[in-house]
Amino acid sequence: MGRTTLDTAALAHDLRLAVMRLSRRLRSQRADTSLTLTQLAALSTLRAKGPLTPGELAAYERVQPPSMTRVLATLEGAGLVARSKHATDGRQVIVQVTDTARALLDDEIRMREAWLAQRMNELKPQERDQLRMASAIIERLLES
Amino acid sequence: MGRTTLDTAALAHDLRLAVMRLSRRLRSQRADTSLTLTQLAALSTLRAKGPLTPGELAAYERVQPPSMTRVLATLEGAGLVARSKHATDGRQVIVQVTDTARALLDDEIRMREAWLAQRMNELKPQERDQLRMASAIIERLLES
DNA sequence: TATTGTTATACTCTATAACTATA
DNA sequence: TATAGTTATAGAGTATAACAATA
Repeated sequence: MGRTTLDTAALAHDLRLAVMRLSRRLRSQRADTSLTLTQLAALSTLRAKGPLTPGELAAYERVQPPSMTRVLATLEGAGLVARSKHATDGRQVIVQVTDTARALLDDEIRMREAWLAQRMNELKPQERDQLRMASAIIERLLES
Repeated sequence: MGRTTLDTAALAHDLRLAVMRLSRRLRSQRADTSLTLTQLAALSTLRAKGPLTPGELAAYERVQPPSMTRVLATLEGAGLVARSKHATDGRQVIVQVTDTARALLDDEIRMREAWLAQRMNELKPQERDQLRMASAIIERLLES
């Protein structure tokens, strides 16, 4: 096993632990919000990508379809997403964020991300750039 | 709100979604291993940091103490961690990985991280460096 | 009284398997 | 037969509140 392979394994190890810890920290940031982190993530993605089928949204969020069904049922019950029929394929469904959701979303996101944004502000601009690049690399990683 | 503040908010947003998706992807990498991702993370940290109290380990992993109690009970039942008494404070407990755990850990980690390490190998060296730096920045972020 | 850890309990998140409807 | 989505069910992950033991 060469040097690069060893380094890569060590990097995978460190990144795994860091990502798990950050995601736990973010999830615990629960106060003052009415949406869970999972619900907020689905709404954020749906707003960013536009109307999607449940299957497409599940693929973006890296969960199995039944998991997304449940998230969407809760969000629909709260009036935050609306379902409509697919134009040509009767099996498929289109979901999109409602005006109610649009009105709530910025505030919810700000409250949820307050801690993280505060920490970001304390970083050097160069460090923020590094996180920005890393974020893009991770998204690309997930697509392959 | 200035430009930097806006950029920071957007970065927090992107990083949150990327981290959540990657941690879901890692968690779903469940096949062929006997340890869950949470158990493996606790063991990895315990091996890296050396003997710790349950409270210290919970703090590193960003979970509440009762959550760690449960993880440790499972690991102790499997013979992977051992408890001992604190030298001077009867309230505290010291936990450490066993020889059995040391023998298993490398294989478990390799299986768990196979997907991630494979993706890492496909990146350019410069991109790996960026992830390495980002990983360190995230760990520092969590300490503050 | 304060701190460390645990027990009791419950909710969130996510998965697999089986089913329904449509293609 | 194959695909999209849902229902049923279960297990993993984590939290809060209350308790016991020790400081």
